[in-house]
Parts: sequence; C-alpha cells; structure tokens
Amino acid sequence: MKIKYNLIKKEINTMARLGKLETNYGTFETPMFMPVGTRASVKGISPSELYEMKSGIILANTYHLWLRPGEDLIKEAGGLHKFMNYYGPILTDSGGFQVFSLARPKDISEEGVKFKSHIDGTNLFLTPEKSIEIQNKLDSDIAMSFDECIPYPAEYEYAKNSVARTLRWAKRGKDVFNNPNQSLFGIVQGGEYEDLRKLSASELVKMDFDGYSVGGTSVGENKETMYKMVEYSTKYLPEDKVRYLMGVGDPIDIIEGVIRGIDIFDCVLPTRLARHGNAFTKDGKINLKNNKYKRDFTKLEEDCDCYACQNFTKAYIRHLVTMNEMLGARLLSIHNIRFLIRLTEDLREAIKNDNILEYKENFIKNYYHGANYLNKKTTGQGE
RNA sequence: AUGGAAUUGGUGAAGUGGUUAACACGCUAGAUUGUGGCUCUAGUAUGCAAGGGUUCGAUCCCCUUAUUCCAUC
Repeated sequence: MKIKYNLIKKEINTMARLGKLETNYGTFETPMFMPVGTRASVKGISPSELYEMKSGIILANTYHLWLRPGEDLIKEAGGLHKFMNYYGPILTDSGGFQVFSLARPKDISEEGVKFKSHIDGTNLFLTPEKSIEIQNKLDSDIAMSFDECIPYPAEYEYAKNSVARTLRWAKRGKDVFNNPNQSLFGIVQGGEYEDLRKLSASELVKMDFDGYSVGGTSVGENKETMYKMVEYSTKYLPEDKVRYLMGVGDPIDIIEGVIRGIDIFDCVLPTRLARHGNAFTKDGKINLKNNKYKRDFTKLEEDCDCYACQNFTKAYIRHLVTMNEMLGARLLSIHNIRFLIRLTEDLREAIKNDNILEYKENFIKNYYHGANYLNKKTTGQGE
C-alpha cells in the first residue's frame, strides 16, 4: 500500500499544518522530525530506543547502502526493515545529495552522474533509474527521486537547466518505479529563484507523486534566504500531499519550516552534535566539553523525558564526552533526537491552538537570547 | 666524593648568537543542517633552572650555584 496523508488542521495565522501519515509500518503525526540512519543505523541508537523516543520515521541512504552492503544483500535479508530489525516507517534518500558532493560539475550529464566512491575511489555511475531500482530493492516505505542539488549561489541559467533536468530525471525514475508497497516523492529544486521553484513544484505535481520534498537548501545561503526557498516551494504544492524539507534540523529552522507548511524534516545535526559533545536545550545549544559543566550535577534539561535526562547529570555526561566514552555520544544522541521530536510535538500542539507565532517568539527569546539568527549562514556539507 | 651529561610551556620534546621559540599531546573556546570520520578551526611559554659575565645583541658562548641522571671509588 502507498502512504496516505491526512490533513487534520491548518494553523490559522501561518501555513503550518497538523497531519497524519499512514504507512505500512505505522502511522505518525506531522510535523515530525526524522532521525538519520544513513547506513541502516541511526548512529549509536537501537531500534527500541527509537520507538521509545517516539520517532515516527527514520531515513536511510541509497548511496551508502548501494556501496555497502549492497541492495541485493538487503533484499536477500528480507528488505531494510527486517535487515535492521526496525519495524517503523523508513524513507530512503536517493543518493543525489551524496553524489553531487563527490562529483565535479562536468561529470553530470543528462544520463546520470559519474563520480568516485568515497571509500576506495572506484569510478561509479548513478542514474535516476538505478537509484529507483536500488530503492525498490531496499524496500523502504518512501523512496526519493534522484535529483541534482545545486550549490549556492548558483547562476539563474544553471539553476534553470538543472531544474529542467531534475524534472526529466523525476519522470524517468517514476517510469521504472515498480514496488507497490513503496511510495515515491518528487524533489523541488530551483535554488533561490521563485519562478524556478514554482516551475519545479508545479511540474512535479503534474506527474502526481505520493509526496513532495523540498531540496537544495542549507547549502551556504543564510537562514532568511533558506526560508524563502522553502516558501517558494510549499506555496505551489497541493494540500493533500505530505511535504518533506530535506536535511534541515536546526531547531529554529524546523519551526520556520513548519510555519511555511513543511511536515517532515531530517537532519544529521542531533547525532553529529552529540558525537561532538553538544546538546540542544531550550536555552540554546550547549557544549558539554566546556569547563563550566565539570561540577554541574543538574540534568541537561530538567523537563526532558529522554533517557539521558531521566538518569544522568551534565557532569557525568561531560566526563563521558571528554573521556571519549561511547555512552556519552549515545546519551547526547538520545537527548538531541528526543529534543527535536519534542519540538515537533510542541509545534503540533501550537497548531492545534493556533499560536505557533507566539511559540516561535518565545522559543527564539530563550534559544538565541536576542541574537539575530536570520543572517546566520548555513553550511551545508554532504556525503 | 670524583668525573661526565643534562636542566626549554601542564606534559613529551625540537631549535637558533639577531624580527612573532617548531611539532605533538593536554587544556580553553568555536564550528557542525538529504553523516566516511572520536572531525575541523582558533587560542594557549613577555620566556628557554637561578645569578653573573662576554657581545651591538644570548635560550644558544663563559663562570658560579642549585637540581637530576650516568659512571667510578
């Protein structure tokens, strides 16, 4: 069965929406944050912990799984869910984002993308058809079209040609798509240009995908520009399909995304920050390695319901982090993921109460303490 | 006791008679947005055991003292 999106309520002052997404592996409410499990594992987190932190859906990566262990092995194992023993919804990225960070511009052709493996330098070639074929075999619940993620800033002409090609690639992928239990999303591109975003979105909508992603953000533009890119995309998407903003997970960006009509987010930020000793808190991001936490015997957040906050102090977590004990990264990952999921829970509540703008103002006041965040540059990486 | 060698930051250590004393670790901060990476970036000795001398100029040469190590009695 395909996924089914039910729009429950629209927030009165913004484009924010409360919804519910039904999949073969469970139903979850949106807005929702999706933890990243690139290589069929959310780094350091077990499936039971994912259920416990009320993660609605996770992301895995076509490119990485294609290289290792290979889609045929995963098919032989019985598909991604069975292979990793995770029986919640799984979305697979197409590999587009990874490939473009590994390829040079001249290696991108109409047929596909030529690039070198990040593992051993082997020459590889990925096409829209190949990406879909791999994802069909992985048997995720949601597959992504193979797209080109252009850099920022990009010339209008370049962006225009890229959008047109990404649309042709979307069509090619859709034509070979053949897994009845899987859904397929189109990806809106177009850089910072509203007319290109509009063109991209409306052409994808004509092809009738099961849901739509907004791509090409967080690649070096400032936050204000990113929010525009999102708005230029969601404006032209249908209400009855789910929308996914790819690769965005800074708390304020999630709020701003929801306000612009986004339903799902994914990001490596919570787990990467965790591995580097950082924790999200409502009072801003904190670095547990800082000396001031040495004798801080309080929780990361007093009112957080995650396993880390229920059981451990900052001083202990700091000790683990500075000693490079694995548990440190695990506890911070659990907290950071749960933080973002709780954030989306709060946003759902705010949508019900039609007070999301108030929620945002309040959040900013606590998180940034008056600092201007709109000019902050995003620093999209890749791979 | 006698002879020899050494003494450079929190640690291990490079180094030179002449602008800012290498590097590593540690420490202190910062970064991190469709994840190769326990990663990346920045800062971190107003001083080279102490005192005196030679010299235009000494961490580097000389003397004295202190401390440490090695060998011999």
